[in-house]
Amino acid sequence: MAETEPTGGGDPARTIATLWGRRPMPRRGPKHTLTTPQVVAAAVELADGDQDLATLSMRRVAESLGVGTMSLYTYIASREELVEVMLDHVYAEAVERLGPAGGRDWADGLRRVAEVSWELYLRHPWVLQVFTGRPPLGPHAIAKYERELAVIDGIGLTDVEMDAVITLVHTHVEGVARRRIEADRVVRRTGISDEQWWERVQPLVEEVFDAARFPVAARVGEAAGQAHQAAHNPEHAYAFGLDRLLEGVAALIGTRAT
Amino acid sequence: MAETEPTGGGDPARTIATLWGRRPMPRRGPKHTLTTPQVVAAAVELADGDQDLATLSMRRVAESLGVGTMSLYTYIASREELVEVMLDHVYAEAVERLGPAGGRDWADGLRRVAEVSWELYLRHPWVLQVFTGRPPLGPHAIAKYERELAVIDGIGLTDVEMDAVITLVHTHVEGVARRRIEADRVVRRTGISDEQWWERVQPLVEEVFDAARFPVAARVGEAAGQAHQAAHNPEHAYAFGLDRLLEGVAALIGTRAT
DNA sequence: ACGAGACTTCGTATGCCGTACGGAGAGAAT
DNA sequence: ATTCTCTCCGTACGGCATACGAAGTCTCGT
Repeated sequence: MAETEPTGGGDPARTIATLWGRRPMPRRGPKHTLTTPQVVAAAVELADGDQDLATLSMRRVAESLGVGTMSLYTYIASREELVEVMLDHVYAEAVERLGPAGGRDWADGLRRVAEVSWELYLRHPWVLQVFTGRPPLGPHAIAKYERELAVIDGIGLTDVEMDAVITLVHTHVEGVARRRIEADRVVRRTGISDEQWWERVQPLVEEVFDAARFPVAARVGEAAGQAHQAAHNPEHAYAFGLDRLLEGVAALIGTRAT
Repeated sequence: MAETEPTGGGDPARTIATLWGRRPMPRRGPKHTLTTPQVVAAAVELADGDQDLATLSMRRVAESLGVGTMSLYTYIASREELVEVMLDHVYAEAVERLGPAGGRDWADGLRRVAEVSWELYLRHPWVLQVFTGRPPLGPHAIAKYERELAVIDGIGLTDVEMDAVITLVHTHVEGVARRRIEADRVVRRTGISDEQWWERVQPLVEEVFDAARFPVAARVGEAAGQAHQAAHNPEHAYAFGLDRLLEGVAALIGTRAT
């Protein structure tokens, strides 16, 4: 299993200042050997390498930068704040990939929004291990939101509906990506492939599973397993869900147009 | 922040045996002072109380049962296996609430499926902190799947589509519930309400946020904030998303009917 | 020119965590 | 009665975030 980590705990003022690079440089004292962005970049690199946030420790970040562990606390308030700033750091990639608004119809635009997030999660799986209790108000998070909204601006939705549609797309992509990533992670962690796992588990399940008690599950599980070559196929879930969802949005826009 | 925990690491055979209560009772040695279900129930109670998996430690579970920490390992292989069995334990509630199949049309049925999961997550928020790398093959997980599928059986969808629709509903509910729960958690953890947080953060954001650079985000964020009395309204996201999603499924069924 | 004081760096220590190991003693099988 | 298997659990190890405070460095006011 993997567990999630909370954010939003530290002093909000300090975190926002850090996010926007507005922490005042002290006028006295020894020279800094590092900068906050350097610390954040080092942490992101480690997390990307491990594809995991649980193994990202302050000690390891400090080690990778060649400084003492406690020196990090000069640049960030806590591990929690570090993670929050790491998040905004990688959102910059999404902003760039979304590009400036215009040129597409809303459905293609939403597909692009979904795709950009999907790819971000695959590149930085640890992002999905972060629970942001409060909206992360970093510069790139806001820029990302702006470009996403621009895609569905002026097509007849109310402002509140626009926000809801973007949230809906994100909820879907996040959920599916989470399953995709966790499936990868378990294979890497255990060294057991899906096939090997199923080979080992199938006889035990057969001993215990009563197909008469679960007729529909038996039939559908079998069919889905055959079709996907696995218990779950995230790419299929991604595409299928996005299609349904866009049809639902189209229906909503239809009622507005009339 | 909160981080997620992995499952699926231990010996799958042992875990499945534990899930189905099929671990052979030893023929020799002293009497057991506990049973596996007792350990699991105690752990669930602690996790429910904390609303958090991170603070659930083997030491605390043992303490609450009045035994030594290491004694727990007689009943479960590891903390990881414990969490997996805890999951199946609470799925029993969902099975009961879903009830036997029949009586509803598919859309009401899917709404009920969503509602049951939603309520489960609110009652046991720690469930959303678990990443199940492999499908959890416990008895109640399977029974739950069976009753969910029954809701959309025989309405013209293929078996693979049925699986995809159930997955889609779950992805949505899970994602929205996760945000709802994390919002609760951050308030409890920090003792700062949404209003207090916004009061403290707003002046800082205004100093740094350039409405000219983010015109759509400024407009929509304002409107959504007004409408929801918060940065995010999970109940609204839940209902809005589910409506879109069911319309998308209806469209799919429509193409099948013709 | 120099001392005050602000600042960075980081060693040490505290209190958590999961769990490996092995000893003591219970109980069943022989 | 002996042997062997099993439970219970004390102890110990290596990990974690971070509080605290000492030591050294640099700026600024005088």
